[in-house]
Amino acid sequence: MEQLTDKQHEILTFIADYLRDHQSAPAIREIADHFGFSSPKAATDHVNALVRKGYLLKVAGISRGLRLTADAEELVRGDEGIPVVGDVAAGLPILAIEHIQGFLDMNAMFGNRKGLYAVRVRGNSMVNAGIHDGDHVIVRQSPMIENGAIGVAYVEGDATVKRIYRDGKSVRLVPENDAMDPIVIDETCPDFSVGGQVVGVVRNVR
Amino acid sequence: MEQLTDKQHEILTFIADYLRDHQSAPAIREIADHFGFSSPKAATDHVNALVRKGYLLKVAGISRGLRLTADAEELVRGDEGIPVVGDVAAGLPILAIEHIQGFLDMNAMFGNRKGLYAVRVRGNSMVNAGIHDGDHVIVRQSPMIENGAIGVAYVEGDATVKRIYRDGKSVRLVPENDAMDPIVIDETCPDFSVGGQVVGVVRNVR
DNA sequence: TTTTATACTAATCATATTGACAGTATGTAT
DNA sequence: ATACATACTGTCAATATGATTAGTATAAAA
Repeated sequence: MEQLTDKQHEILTFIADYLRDHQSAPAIREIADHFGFSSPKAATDHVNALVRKGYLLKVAGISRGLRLTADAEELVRGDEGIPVVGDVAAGLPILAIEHIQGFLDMNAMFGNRKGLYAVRVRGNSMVNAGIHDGDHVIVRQSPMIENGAIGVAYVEGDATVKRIYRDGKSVRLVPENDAMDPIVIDETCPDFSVGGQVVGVVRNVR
Repeated sequence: MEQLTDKQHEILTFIADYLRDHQSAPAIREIADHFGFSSPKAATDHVNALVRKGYLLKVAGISRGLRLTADAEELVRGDEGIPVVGDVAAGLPILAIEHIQGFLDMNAMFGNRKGLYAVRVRGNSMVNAGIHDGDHVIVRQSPMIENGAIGVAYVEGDATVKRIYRDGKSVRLVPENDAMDPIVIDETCPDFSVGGQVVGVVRNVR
């Protein structure tokens, strides 16, 4: 990747910030105004340099048609998620690229995001499964659920997270807590429904 | 929130999709072309209706100045993350807007993402804190850590997640597992360092 | 029955915006 | 010395775009 001058980097950053804040690229004259240029040509020259070096694209024929290339997004941002680092060899900084095994991207890690929702868990009925009071469980919305999987059940209007076992006639909602007992409900009960299967847990510590 | 007609919903969806795919709003004429209108006025009318009903904003004086309001973003549910739903009243579909309390956005929920990294946890030394084998812990990189907080320690090149207590002379790495004992290390040990404080846990179930 | 909202066609106007032309000046690599 | 990239000023034509005026038709609400 070709090196950018300080000025070009400034201008690329301005364009990226503008795109993030305005959901739209700046006009050439807005770039010129921002940097105090009295001619749009000055901004055009910088933009053309950035296009030539592979950091910008110009969508021809439309207003505000500047777009960042993937390289530019990498340079100015880093929206791939949170880096996952592996074992750390002595001496190397933790976030050195050598350690990065991938990225945690919540928009991808639980599969197709359509049909996912999250519920905040209240109570400690699932502590043995590592689900604590205040955690969010990620749920794939579906009345079908693997037998014995952890899911969200709606009983009389209340949402509850439990292991769900069905045998055709009755449903057992089994907590993962030694101090609590399973709940058994008739399958045909009108006040019962399954909201979906838990596919993830997210916790904000403290 | 005022109800949208089918046509208005279609047009709002088109605008939202266009914004996502092009990093820019469509021009009025592009909306008209997409729907086969022979006059831009038809698209203008729909857009004005959406503005009046609170789903769109027009940034005056610029090209491609259409923006989605928060309500519209909720309606078309773009990239804000996974919706968090609250209590569910009988009859209403789970993902109805009425239930949505917010969105889980990993890029925002742990604070400034700069300096965050994730480590996959091996072993069960922290099960009592709800951190299980295979979980990812989100770590805020810093050698400073609240006394007694859960953090990542590097001991002889290995990363380990423990509660970390320091008293100036020695460091105690305390597991959250009744079957395991604390490790005590001299503060001056050259093979020891703190990687950061755990601020979150993310688990992919099954 | 009258009004109001929806859903358009057709044509025109004003302005936002880009792109190009014609220069100047400075520093750097060959 | 002679290219060449950078870093600008100033102006103008062409086109992209939003906004408006004038009108048609349908259906629902007052």
